Amino acid sequence: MISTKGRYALRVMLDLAKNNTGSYVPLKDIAERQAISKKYLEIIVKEMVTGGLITGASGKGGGYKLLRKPEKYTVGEILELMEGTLSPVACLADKDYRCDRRKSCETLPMWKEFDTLVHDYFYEKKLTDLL
Amino acid sequence: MISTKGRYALRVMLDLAKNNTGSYVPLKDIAERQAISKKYLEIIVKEMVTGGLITGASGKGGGYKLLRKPEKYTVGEILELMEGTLSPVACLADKDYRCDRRKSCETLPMWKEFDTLVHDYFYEKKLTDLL
DNA sequence: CTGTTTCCTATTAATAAGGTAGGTAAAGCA
DNA sequence: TGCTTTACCTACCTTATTAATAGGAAACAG
Repeated sequence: MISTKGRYALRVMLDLAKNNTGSYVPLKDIAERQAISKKYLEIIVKEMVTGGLITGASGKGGGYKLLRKPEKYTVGEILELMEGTLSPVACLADKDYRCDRRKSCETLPMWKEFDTLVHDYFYEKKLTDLL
Repeated sequence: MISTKGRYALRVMLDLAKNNTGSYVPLKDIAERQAISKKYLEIIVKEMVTGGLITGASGKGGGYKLLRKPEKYTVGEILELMEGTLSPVACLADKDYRCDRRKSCETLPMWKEFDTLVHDYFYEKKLTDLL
């Protein structure tokens, strides 16, 4: 299940893509348009900044803006940044995960196949495909 | 992310499929083979009984067994029973979910498409496909 | 130097995840 | 009848996550 963090981040990205004039868009405006608590969005956009999706500027005339052209973003990278992983099971999400049953696990091949399906779906989907 | 409930239930089903002799399989044996806490499995198999996947019998010679032939079970129904839903977002998981933005939501079509992808993947996968 | 806006730290309430503990009821067997 | 095996039932517990809220400090423009 994708949490609000991932879903809100996607909506922020879409909002920025639609207001992609080159100048900064204040979070206040985004929060109002999207009807999401500005305070909560602060946490989310901060992660988006440190994750390299967007950039922010303080002070008057400040706000947030995209770092790349909208078509250069995939839904997958946005969701994966916010959710931590898109993997369906812990043993695939964390590459250091230890599991004694790994060699003989009858369910692992299915989880791997599904993981690939999910990954491909979201990484082939561009931000602009949603507009 | 699929929780241990769903993953363990799947492994119990596979264990029962492999020991599908017609007689009941004690949970103790399943727990030992699968190296899962019997106490925790009790909770899980109880839900599987009430959910109509398996049946249980008390007393000596008791245990659990499948209600159908192994090839008649889909991975999807097992996971959906344990997880509650396979939907990626709340607005699709709960059909009574109210959302003002539904008509204009730019992300909803993607979630719907993804939901179908996930649903189809797991419901086309039979229990016997994993053996 | 004032208003705007991001950036930072802390706190919180509710829920779910992943169990553990201890007992009751049912069934077969001697 | 009583013992053993097994499911079934109720309650509790710990930790982490989710989805926020609160209050202020720092940066920047005019």
